[in-house]
Amino acid sequence: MYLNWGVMPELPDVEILKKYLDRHCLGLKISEVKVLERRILRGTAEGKIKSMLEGRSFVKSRRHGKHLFVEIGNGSLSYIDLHFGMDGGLAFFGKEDPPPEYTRIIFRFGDNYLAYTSRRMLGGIRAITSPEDFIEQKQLGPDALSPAFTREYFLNVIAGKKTSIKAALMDQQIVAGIGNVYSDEILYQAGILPDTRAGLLDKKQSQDLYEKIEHVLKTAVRYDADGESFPRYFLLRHRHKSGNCPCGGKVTSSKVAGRTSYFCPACQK
DNA sequence: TTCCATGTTCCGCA
DNA sequence: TTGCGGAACATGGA
Repeated sequence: MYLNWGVMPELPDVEILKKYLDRHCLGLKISEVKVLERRILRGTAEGKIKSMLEGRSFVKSRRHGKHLFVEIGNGSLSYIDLHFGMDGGLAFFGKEDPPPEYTRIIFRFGDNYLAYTSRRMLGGIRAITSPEDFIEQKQLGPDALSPAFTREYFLNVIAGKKTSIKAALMDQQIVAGIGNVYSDEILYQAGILPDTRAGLLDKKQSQDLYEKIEHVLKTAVRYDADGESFPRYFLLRHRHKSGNCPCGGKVTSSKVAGRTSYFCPACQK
């Protein structure tokens, strides 16, 4: 029994949700799918999800950016795509426990069940036939922690970009998995202000930024995406109004790329 | 009461 | 045509 919702579903968080789903649910026979909120199905018919899943099991899962694809063992290959929006999560329970608040879908495995929760319902679940086709159709860029996200690719794609580097990092078509919180963290670790024009970064800055993407995301995964336990040198520990940077300066916020961004004017140039 | 929130998508403008 | 910024989406907490 473990409750996991209200997280920040960017790459590290979804990676933790993947491990959670793998640990608790793989191989269990799905006895029933209960749809409490139909809008969360994003165009997939309720009957289709039920017939696709009931009597089958989750065979394995694969994460790409903020998406979690779960393969269904039913002879022919089929998958469900889980997206967690801004506040989605998963919670696995024994049968005597009531589902948590904002549960939208329940996957029942005999006595136990997995709840998909989402308060604002900005995420969704849908049936897909192939993760590759889905990624292509959505034009998602390479996953930020996959081998496909090479330094050459990154330097190439941000060169000449007129948009802010923050917007570029959050652009899922450039690189999949980074959102508002982790883009702030990565830029802080790289010492770059979020509203810097992407194309104006010099080679050294761009290379350093590339390294920090991997460092920040991997570190976050290592700490189970639990911000409270992150190292002190992470901005995330001080990412709020009246927060103080480890350098002693004030953490500042402003709107960049339409989102509230936190940074340290002393450490980031 | 008003504002704001960690994501994505669509619309209008340059 | 393409790329960009901003609004909209849905809901609830501060």
